[in-house]
Amino acid sequence: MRDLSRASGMSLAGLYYYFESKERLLYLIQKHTFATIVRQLKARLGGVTDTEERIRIFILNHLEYFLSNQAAMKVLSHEAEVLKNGFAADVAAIKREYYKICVGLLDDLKRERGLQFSTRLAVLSLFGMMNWIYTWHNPRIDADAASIAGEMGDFFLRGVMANGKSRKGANGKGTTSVVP
Amino acid sequence: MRDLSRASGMSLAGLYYYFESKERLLYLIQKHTFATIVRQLKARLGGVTDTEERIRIFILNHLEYFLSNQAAMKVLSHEAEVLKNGFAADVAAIKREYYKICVGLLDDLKRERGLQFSTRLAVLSLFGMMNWIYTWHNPRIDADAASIAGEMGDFFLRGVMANGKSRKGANGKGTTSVVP
DNA sequence: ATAGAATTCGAACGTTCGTTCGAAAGCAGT
DNA sequence: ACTGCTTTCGAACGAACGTTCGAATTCTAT
Repeated sequence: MRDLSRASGMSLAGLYYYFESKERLLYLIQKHTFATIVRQLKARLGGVTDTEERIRIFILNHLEYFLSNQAAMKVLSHEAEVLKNGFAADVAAIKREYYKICVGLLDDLKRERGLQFSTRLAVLSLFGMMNWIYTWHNPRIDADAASIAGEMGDFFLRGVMANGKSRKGANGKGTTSVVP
Repeated sequence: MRDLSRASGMSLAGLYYYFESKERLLYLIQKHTFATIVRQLKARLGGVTDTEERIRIFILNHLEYFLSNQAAMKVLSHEAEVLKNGFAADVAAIKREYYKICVGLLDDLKRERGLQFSTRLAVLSLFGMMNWIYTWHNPRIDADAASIAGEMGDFFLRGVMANGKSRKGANGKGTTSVVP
């Protein structure tokens, strides 16, 4: 809170005139952030019908937001689970909606192309790939969001489309999706 | 430190008899953790020559360690960058060795099969997939490390082996690997 | 049994943190 | 100019944190 006070130019006590507690402020930031991502995603998906293209849009939207607000996302990733029960549920609902959109996209892909893989694992692997970027992306040596999204889209879509050979004894539990 | 005192049964002051500071304790834990992962990995890779199999071993080794020490890895992921310059360099060297092993495996794959992709992005995507698991893995509904490693290996290896169609304008900068 | 070293601990230190409070300052409408 | 509401702030409070210190306890070797 003292950092925010310094950065905003408002006194420490002044912050508490607008935000009743540090936790509620974090809640508002998280809610605004995830709601914005979901809103932008829906806008970009509107009208696009090709599933593969929709998945690429999902990745691009996610990476663009994460790289535009890299410092903020670093904080949000670290403070992801510190909200007390009252605040947490609300944010969790938005996160879940976002997660469900991704599940829907992958289920579409599976249905359309008769694929077989665990949607849950695929979604969480994709989120892992994308979210981890805040730990390594360096604007000086790494490409921009669009390029990275393209390459990650290649990796992920090729990885999920089963045309190569498989392993011995694949597919354990959880082909249908459960809680994130 | 008070949590550690309570959990270990030793008094708060007693801890400082063995560890001169909280930061040095964290440093020792990080060093031990990453050194153990690297040691186990090298032992498992010994004798295995098939590159694809070696990559699968890398993934399995990583996931097994992360899931066996899930709580610890959650802490380590969060405290990854808090070490002051003196301590940080030492741990960074081990991390870098680990990272380099993975880069080596993927470069082998690229050479053997004439593939073209950014090693850096592939490695960091793989680390993202694997590391993110500490945020979602639930022993009650998710499979064990071996199963997940198998599926992730499928995803990743298929994704990295270019046999499907590509996009318009792929491959930006960074085909050779730089700092993680 | 005893000396000396190694180990353990209660109590406190200084600092940082989230938060509160009363007073001051700014602003509106009359 | 005066009233009443909104906004801002310095100063402080209590709690939590990392750390220290001197005394007490335990261990080991003679």
